[in-house]
Amino acid sequence: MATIYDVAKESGFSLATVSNVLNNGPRPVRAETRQRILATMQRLNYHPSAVARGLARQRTHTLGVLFGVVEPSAVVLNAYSAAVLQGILTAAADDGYNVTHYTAPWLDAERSLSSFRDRRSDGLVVVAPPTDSDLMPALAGLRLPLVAVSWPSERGDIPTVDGDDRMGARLAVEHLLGLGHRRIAHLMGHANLLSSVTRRDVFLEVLGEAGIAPPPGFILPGEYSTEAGHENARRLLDCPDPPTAIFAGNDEIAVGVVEAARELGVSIPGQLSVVGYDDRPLSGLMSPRLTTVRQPFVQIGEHAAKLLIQRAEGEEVAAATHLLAPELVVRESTAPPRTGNDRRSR
Amino acid sequence: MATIYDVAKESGFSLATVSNVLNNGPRPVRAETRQRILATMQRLNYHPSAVARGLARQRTHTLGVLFGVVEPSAVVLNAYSAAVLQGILTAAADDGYNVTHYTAPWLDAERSLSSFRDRRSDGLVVVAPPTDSDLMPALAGLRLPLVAVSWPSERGDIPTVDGDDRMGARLAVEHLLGLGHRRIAHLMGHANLLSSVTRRDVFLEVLGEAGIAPPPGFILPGEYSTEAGHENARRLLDCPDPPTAIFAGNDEIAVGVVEAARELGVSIPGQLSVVGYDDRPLSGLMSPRLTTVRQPFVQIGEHAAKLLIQRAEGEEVAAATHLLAPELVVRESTAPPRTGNDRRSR
DNA sequence: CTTGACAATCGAAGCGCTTTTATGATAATT
DNA sequence: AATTATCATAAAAGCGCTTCGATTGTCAAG
Repeated sequence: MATIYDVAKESGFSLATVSNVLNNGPRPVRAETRQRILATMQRLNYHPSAVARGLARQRTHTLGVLFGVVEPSAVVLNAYSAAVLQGILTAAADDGYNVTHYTAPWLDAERSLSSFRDRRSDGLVVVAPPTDSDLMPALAGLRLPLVAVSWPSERGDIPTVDGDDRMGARLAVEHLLGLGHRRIAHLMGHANLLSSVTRRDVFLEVLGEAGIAPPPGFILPGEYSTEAGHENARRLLDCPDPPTAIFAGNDEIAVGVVEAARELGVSIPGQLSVVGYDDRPLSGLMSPRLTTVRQPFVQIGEHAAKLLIQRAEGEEVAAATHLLAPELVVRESTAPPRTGNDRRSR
Repeated sequence: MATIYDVAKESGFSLATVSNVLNNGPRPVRAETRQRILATMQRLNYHPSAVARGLARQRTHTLGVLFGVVEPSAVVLNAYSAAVLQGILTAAADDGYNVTHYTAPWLDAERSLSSFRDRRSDGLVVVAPPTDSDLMPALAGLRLPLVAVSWPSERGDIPTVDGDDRMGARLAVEHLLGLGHRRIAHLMGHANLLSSVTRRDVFLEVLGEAGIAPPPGFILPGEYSTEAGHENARRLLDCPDPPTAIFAGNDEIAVGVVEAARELGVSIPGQLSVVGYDDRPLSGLMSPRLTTVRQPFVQIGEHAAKLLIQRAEGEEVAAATHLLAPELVVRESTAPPRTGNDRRSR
């Protein structure tokens, strides 16, 4: 396997000149010399070693990707992480970076840190790290450029990219208000997730602006799952004065709501409007097709990678939280409430 | 940033001993020495450089992944490549390998080869490379361990992993025969793809075994798209003596068939049975839920990665084609044909 | 006591490249 | 002819690690 030494010897030029040709600079090189050297490289079937180069330059032109929460065995099949990864790959490709997927398990800082700080990549995108792990602070303490995706960085020492939940929740609730709904309920995700709490807070806020205070029991804690949505929706729809619209914490919950409504003979959107959150791939295909807030997952990945590349190339990047705008996708699960007092009966 | 030199100096031991501790051997080390060195590492916050190690050892413990055909901007969102990638990641994780995703564009051999033969990874999995490119032969000519996924390797110089199309097509056609169908049509994918041709050949073969020769016009060339399926299905269903079942070249085509049938008022599976191929995520959710042949994409990725790791670790791997068994998923788009001669009328 | 065997450690070369410094040669410009 | 640019060189250090032959110390066997 030919090395740069071989090229130098064979072409008759010095190591320094060959290296200079290889990197297009910084010194000027006569055109003929360049030709001769390039020809020799071809002849010897020479390809430079990124590893040796990485060692010498202390830059590998590679981005590291680390998935936190999601099961390692389902990283890519999961729609969320697949989209984020897609964005990262796209942005990396644009700037000529490769992407290394770290497969080491996410344990505690002591055992996992070495795997990730191996200088193999110029920086790390950490996607959805566990909030209760000591690994993020430990990573942040390294010299390694770091960007997080979906990380409630209260300490603000790590640049973070995420969807703008405040804006998204506002879009959803204002959509329902705009249709004329007044009795609107909210099914939350798990109360220890920042996103759940934010969406709930904005829900209350926007209703408040419209002069509406939801009755007790119209905000139900739960989790981001179809089962939880189903159960909570049944409870809600079974009460004497049910809501005319439900803002579901995410699409999974919304699916549960739709199921519950079907079981109880409540028509959607005739008797009940439902808004989800995320716009999972299936949401546009279910029946009725779900009105939802589309999260810009691909863009989140792209943005995170771009930030990381900036950092890796020496630019200062503020450790701010970058929130990307979601988009309301209006489909068929929402409609104006039935006029007047014609409460549905079953 | 601490290096192994710092650890050696601080701990008072030699470089060689520190390295030996770092790698657990091969030389014996006194327990106390090991302790002292490990403690020093901790104190200095030392983490070894995978790059330097890679240079010294000429092994990086990293697998490279290269996607051929699929648009680079949609590598992961595409269900096929996502599943394969998933499998690769899983297998790599099992053996402690990281995975580097090469983002360089797939051009001709001359311009792209260097990007991929940069010694950054111990081997390459190439997924669905273009059949008309000179890059695969060029890659094969390198010293680099190479495994292909979905590569019609007539030359047989590269280990290849793929779904067993012969078996899958047989499953599909025998399923239809088993239900009692005799008038079965086949809508092919593009005739220059190996998979299309294989599925067609097996279709004929299996029918032949049952003593059936499909009438002319019952095998329609096309491509793996909903549009092509739609168009061909209309043509087929409009003829005086239409088939009672269609074996679609893949699920996309099958969707086109379902659409066409709906438009023409042909009920599925009452008047027409449809079998797809691939089992895309949506196929289980459409209406009617599609009977189809599930390709083992995740396993294909896993198998490819395992083969590659074997090669990278010095084992000989025959340059054979490894075909993984698909699985027939029976859902609601197939049923026995209407008995007797009660041809449907519209 | 020797001697050999073994355990524990060291020294130094090597992996393939970049980069810097000092220096020289050639060609183009006054 | 002197000055300046331009192109190339050699030599050497450095990147952070591995690896192997050599060396030292220790102890049981002879």
